[in-house]
Parts: sequence; structure tokens; C-alpha cells
Amino acid sequence: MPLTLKDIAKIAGVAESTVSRAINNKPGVGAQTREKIMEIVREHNYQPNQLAQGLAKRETHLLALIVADLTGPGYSEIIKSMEKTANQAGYQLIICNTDNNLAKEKTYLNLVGQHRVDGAIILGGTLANNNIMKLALNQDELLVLVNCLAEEVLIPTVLVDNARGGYLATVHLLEQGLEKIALVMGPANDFLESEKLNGYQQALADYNIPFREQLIIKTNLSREGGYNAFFRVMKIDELPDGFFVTNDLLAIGLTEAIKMGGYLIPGDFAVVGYGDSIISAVINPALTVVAEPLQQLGRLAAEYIIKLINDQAIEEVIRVLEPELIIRESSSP
Amino acid sequence: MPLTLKDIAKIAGVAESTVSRAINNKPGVGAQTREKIMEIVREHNYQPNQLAQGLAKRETHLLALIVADLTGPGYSEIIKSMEKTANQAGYQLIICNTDNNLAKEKTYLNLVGQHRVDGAIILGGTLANNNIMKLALNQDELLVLVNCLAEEVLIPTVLVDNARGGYLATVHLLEQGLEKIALVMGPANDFLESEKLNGYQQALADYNIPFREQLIIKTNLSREGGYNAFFRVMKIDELPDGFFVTNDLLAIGLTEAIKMGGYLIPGDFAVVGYGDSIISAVINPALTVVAEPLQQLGRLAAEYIIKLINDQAIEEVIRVLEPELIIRESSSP
DNA sequence: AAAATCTTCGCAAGCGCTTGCAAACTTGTT
DNA sequence: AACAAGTTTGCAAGCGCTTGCGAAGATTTT
Repeated sequence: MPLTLKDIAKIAGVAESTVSRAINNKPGVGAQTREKIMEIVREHNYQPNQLAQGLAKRETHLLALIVADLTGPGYSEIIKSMEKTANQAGYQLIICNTDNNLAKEKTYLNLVGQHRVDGAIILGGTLANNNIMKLALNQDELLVLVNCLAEEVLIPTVLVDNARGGYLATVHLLEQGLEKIALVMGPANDFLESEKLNGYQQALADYNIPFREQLIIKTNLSREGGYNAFFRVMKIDELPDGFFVTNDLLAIGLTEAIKMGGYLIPGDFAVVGYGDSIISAVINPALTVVAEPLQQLGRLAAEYIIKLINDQAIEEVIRVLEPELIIRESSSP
Repeated sequence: MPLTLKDIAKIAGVAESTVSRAINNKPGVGAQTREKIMEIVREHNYQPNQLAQGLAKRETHLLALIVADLTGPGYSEIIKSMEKTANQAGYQLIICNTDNNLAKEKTYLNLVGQHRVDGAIILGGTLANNNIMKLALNQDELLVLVNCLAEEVLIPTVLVDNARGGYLATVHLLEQGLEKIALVMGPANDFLESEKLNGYQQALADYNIPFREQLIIKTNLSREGGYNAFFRVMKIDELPDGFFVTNDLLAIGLTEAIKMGGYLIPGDFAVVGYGDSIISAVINPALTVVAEPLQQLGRLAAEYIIKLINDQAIEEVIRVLEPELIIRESSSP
């Protein structure tokens, strides 16, 4: 059984309140009394019971990390840096994997409302927007969004400029002299995906290349999706000379299909992927990709939520991070 | 401000204790009283404050997931299934990434001792053994180990039979008629690695192939490690005809080196990897691997710790799961 | 040296819940 | 009709901590 405040007070020969004030660096304790108490605390390795502390102060120092699928691309990296930042500020992360299950989602979002956690971070994906909204409308629910965006309601968010990413990728291909660039993407109702499309279009416009609807292949974000996309594209009248693929799995499938078709990358088709997972680096040929600042994403999210909890101002409610182009073999001239 | 027990009691016109008993399905509440209370609870969507509940019952329904590096291979998969299982039993996982930092490790392990969490799961890696021991010696610290093993002290553990994995991989290569099988592995002081070596040796013995120390390449578990391993092996007098690689990253590096050297897989060298990450499937050629039952690992770990918490017996203190061989191109005849 | 001010400290209530115990109420038995 | 036995409910203490407020002590002021 761990020591309690009472025990420390008894040992030190002072009242519990004095010990409490000493430990929490609050005024109202004499210098030598404080030192004596701290000495005893150190000696006995006393650590206050967070439950009791939380109950009294109405805070848990817990953060809910709500994510549809923990195994998402780059998520471990993001989460790792999130945990680190949170931890340094004295917070712990609790995992809430929703599996895209509406009920679980709701339960988890409730954690905040029920004062079980001090705040929540929603990471990526298709978390039901109305759930979020309902939560957000309860004024004091603290919430930060990472790599996703809420509609109709303003919630502190940190995300990557996917339009910029799409732009970078497309421009890179255009700069290689390619003009018929196919875009293989996921469902366009996903904000992240549609932004990439925007960037793609912007790039074409800047280079005076006409946009051709045919070259946009929407499929599901999977390996098969990528695989099939290639054969779908091969059916159109004028073949593309380059591919911009918005997702890792898609890229894998696509490159497999290309090779299967007996074509060479980058000889016949240049390919640019999205997301600097290890996969894109080991695939053959190594993929040129738009890389997202994963660590920064995680760190900022943690910083944001902690600031919110402490009633500190946030610089930018929607913080947009710049992606970066990593050039490898799959797009060399 | 959420409703409290008191509020519900007032609405129902009964004492708090009655409400508490009704909610917790305890005896001593009349049927219609109970129903009436539950009705009100539902209607107001009341959820007890876990902090207060925890304080009174001395339990938090929190589990610490202690892991050296969250981004480890297959960990997201394990964690996902762990979270699911824990959650179904009413527990939440809190992330504790130690970064192999001894101080953090200690702090996190303390969470258990300080009654901040009801139990802890240590996942993989090189968590300092003496830390664990010290913790384990405190009788009532609840701890489960996943994919690692404690020395000198018996702690409930669930892990994969790596010796079996090594055996399967090696036998598979032997069955292809290969006789000079190199083993590329991580540091042998890692129990997981040394077990694979044991399996390898056992397989050789069963097939009457002499063990040759030269063919064992110990390196660090990284891509470069794998890359360099190949060139180290090429210096020995008699070249191998097959490789058993104990790790994903290692396998990537090794295959790169092999291709770089102008050799073919599986033509010149057959390769078998370990751990069925997506990487092994997308690499060229697709890797034959020993796959670990990741989901089961996570689920069992959660089940174990929850059983411990509830003072239930555990079938086997050390639960060993069977790996499985997935045959792909890299080892075809 | 007494009064006024500041500092240091302890008392006690409260955070929201659980639980042992006794009071009140049922029901069954003779 | 009276009592035993069982059931249902409420009282109150306690989990370990924080914090407002007043008491005591130390320090300064006139």
C-alpha cells in the first residue's frame, strides 16, 4: 500500500494541507518547513494518488487519443511523438480505437464530457462528423483534430497541407516533361483526398496543361484499388505518362500492376506516391513521395490540447504543416 | 457539469447507496426500485465518475501499455487487438513509450505500484530486466509480458515460439534442397533472437547438416545491418545458398544487397524472413516469412492481465503461440 | 511596548463514489 | 395475532487529496 499524504504529514509533524501546499509549490509554506517536507517526500518516494488528486481538482491528466484505426499509415510515428510531448507536460494518452464504429466513437467522445479525461485528440479518418459537432457544441469539451477536418464547426486542428502536397507531386512530374498525369486517389468525399486533387489541378493550371477528367481514377484505398486503377486507366484513349498516387497501399498495387503489364518505372510511367512510409522506400523502384511531417503533427496536437486545457491561447486554430517532396527513383527522367 | 450519483438519488427519491447498488448490479435493491433507478439513469445518460469510483474501490480500470518503441514491427496490430479486448472488459489502455530510457521505464512501472493503473503490460524489447524484477517482487504488482521474457522471476507471459519459427524457416529451406543456409540475426543477447538461432540449429541437426559458425551473421536490427550482412557473408570461403533473416528491416537490406550484387532471388539465394509485415509482401520478390499471430498475442495479453486483476487463474503462466510459415516467391525452388 | 500587518499553518468541508451496519418494512410461521 | 426470518433501504464513514478561512506566530510600525 503506497504512502498517503496523511502519512507524510504525520512523519513531518505538520498538517496534511501544509504537505499538499508544499508539494504543489503553492505559497503559504515557510521555506524550511517546505524543505523538510520535500526531503521526506523524496526519501519515501511519495507520489500523490492521482485519483484523489483528480477528484479534488477535477482533472485527470489523461488525454484520449481517438483514432479510427490504430494501424493507419504513419500513425505510430505520430502517436509516439504525441505521447512524448504529452508526457513531458505530465499527461498520459489513453488509446481509443473506434474501428469506425459509431457507438464506440460516441462512448469515447463521452470520456471528455464525463470528466474522465481532460481532453481528446482525434486522429485522422472518417470520424462521424455529427458526433464531433455535438461534442464541440458542449462548450467546455476540449478537442483537437489531427489530419482531419470538422465541418460547420471550428475546432483546433493540425493538418498537412494536402493541396500543397498534391501540387508538389504534380509539378515534379510536370517538370520532368510529362503532360499526361493520372491521379489515382481514394474517395473524393474524404477531405484529405479532395485537397490533393485540388493541388493537382492547380499545378496543371499553372503549367497550362488541360485538366482531363478521364485521368482521375477514384478507387478505394487499398492495394487492390491501386492494382485495378492501372488497368482502368489503360482503357482510355490516350495513355498517361505519369502517375500521382495519393496513398501507400494504392501505390503498391499500382506499381505491381504496372510491372505486371510489362512496363517499366520510371521508363514507361513515372510514379509519385504520398506518405513516406518505409514501404515507399523499399519498394522497387524506390518511390518518390510527398512526405508528411509526422512527428511535428503529433507534437503540435499534444501541445494544442494541453494549451486548451490550461486556457492558453493557440496561435492558429487551424495549423497547416508543409509537406515535403522526397525524390527517389520512380520519377527520375 | 455531469450529473452525480446524488443527483440521480434525488430524482429517484432514494438514497445514494441504493442508486449505487442498483447501478452496480448488487443485491439488496428491490426489483421495481432498481428498474425505476435504471430508467432514470438511462434517461439522463448518467455515467458514474470513474475517478470517484476508483478512489472508493481502489481501482482505476486503466492498464499501462509499456513499450520501448511504439513503432516496432507489428506492434500496432498487437495493440489494436489488445485495446479491443481490454475495452470489452471495461478497461482502457494508456500508452507508455519508454524509448528505452531507464528513468521513463521506472516511472511507468511505478504507475502500477502507485495504484494509478490496475495492471501493466510490457510489450517486447529490451526493457531493463532488473526493473521488472524489482517490480515483480512487490507481490501485488500485476504485470504481463508480451513477446519478451523476464529472467530469474516468473511473470505471466505470452510470446511466440521463436525457436519453432526458426525451425520452420530453416526446414523450409532445407526442404528446397538447400544445405548452406546463412542466418542473419540481431544481437544474440536478445532472447527472441537467440531462440530463432536455436530453432535453426535444431533444424540442421534434424536434417544432419553440420552447423557452421561462419554462416551466422549477427548484426544490428536495421536495414543497413541486413545490407552489410550480405557482403560479410560473401567473404567466407563457401557461399551460402539460402538465407534465413530474423527481421523485416534486415530482410529489406539483405535483399537490396543481393540484388545490388547482381544475384537473383530465389535463383541464386532463397530468402525467408520473419514477421509478416506488409513490407515482406510488397518487396520484390515477395518474401516467404514466418508469421506471428499478432492479434492473438494482443488479445491474450489483455485477457491475462484482466484475469490477474480479477484474481482469476491463468491457464499457463507462460503461454507460447505457434508461428506459421507463409510461403511466397523468395523461396520457391 | 502595544497595535497593525504579514506570514505560516491547521481545521474542516468537500470532490463523487462505495459499503458495513442498523433501521424499517415484508413475508411466512405457529 | 405475535414473532422469527428475510428483504429492502438509508445513514454515515471513508477513499486521498485540495482549499477557503480563521488562528497563531513572526515581523514591522508608531
